[in-house]
Amino acid sequence: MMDLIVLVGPTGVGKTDVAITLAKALGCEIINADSRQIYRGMSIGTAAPTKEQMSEVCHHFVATLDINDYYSAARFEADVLALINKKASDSSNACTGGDDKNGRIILSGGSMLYIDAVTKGIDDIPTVSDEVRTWMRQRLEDEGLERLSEELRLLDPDYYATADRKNTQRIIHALEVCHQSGRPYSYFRTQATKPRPFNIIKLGLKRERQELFSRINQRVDKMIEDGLLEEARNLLPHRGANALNTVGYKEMFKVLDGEWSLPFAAERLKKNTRVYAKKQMTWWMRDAEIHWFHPNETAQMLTFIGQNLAESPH
RNA sequence: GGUGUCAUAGCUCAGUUGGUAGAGCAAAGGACUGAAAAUCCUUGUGUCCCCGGUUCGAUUCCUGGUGACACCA
Repeated sequence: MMDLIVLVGPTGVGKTDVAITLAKALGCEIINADSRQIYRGMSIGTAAPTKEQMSEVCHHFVATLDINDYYSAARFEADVLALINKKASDSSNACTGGDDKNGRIILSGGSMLYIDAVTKGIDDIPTVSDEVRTWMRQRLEDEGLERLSEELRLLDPDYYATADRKNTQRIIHALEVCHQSGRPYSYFRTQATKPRPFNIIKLGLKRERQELFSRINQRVDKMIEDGLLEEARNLLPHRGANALNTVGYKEMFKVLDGEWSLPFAAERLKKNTRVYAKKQMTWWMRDAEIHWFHPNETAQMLTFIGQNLAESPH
């Protein structure tokens, strides 16, 4: 059985470096679980692995999508499962062509839902067509959230009862699924954990908050030195893309619009990144399967991994 | 040295005609299933500079300190 070593942690904690260290020690590849690093042209603002880092260890799902490509957690689940399945039957290394004899692979990233989609599964919900999507967006504009929310109450009282009615995204999506499928949204929401044909070992990286925040602040300054504003300028024609509704780019667009000064935008970017890191920790702290380490403790991580492999020698 | 202004949350400041206080920023907590670095919800942070006085009651008024700033010497 394959082993999937999952590495999570808040933005800026040092996942990329640790993942590479572990991958080298274990002789395996890395699957990137970051919903923004997967797009091309966003490497500075998302702190994506560099060319040098990618040449050290083979990375999957980094800069593989065009900025306007549609993507989702469910697609990520399918893509990763397909990749793992292929690795299980064919052990050749996708980058070097060499042999990954040990059947292990690292999944490393900060996108909480993407990680959960791979490790726990995500419900099979019908894909909403472009027609329904644009129709609903138009209705939101014309009728307002309250009336659509009222419609959801009729079409899916169960979901309505527990739904966050101020969260436009949730309400709209539930309604879209109702109209798309002709069934209530809650019909598809089993929220059950799917069994996986591989062994999952979850590691979390953690730092003292002050330490993490000062790393984030420094990283933002570095991004700006490295040309984040230029990167954003190149992406400006695509600013409506969902991929660019992202911390780092939103702030730079304000600068390019002449609304914010660069130093002010840098402060906002730091703040928003800190908030994001907090949100990530909130999500993972309730996952009892994660074993936490300081990023310096790679030796302890390797010991822990060794003890939990599917075919561990004990 | 003299005169004046100021001293309130981590920061910038508002305010209390005397009944122990509130904005912004910063911060903290939470939710989360096809947009997830998204989206949404909740919450305060206090010797009101110090010692006295007046008062039923002082952060508020008064005396005196201390500190900062400005102006005059």
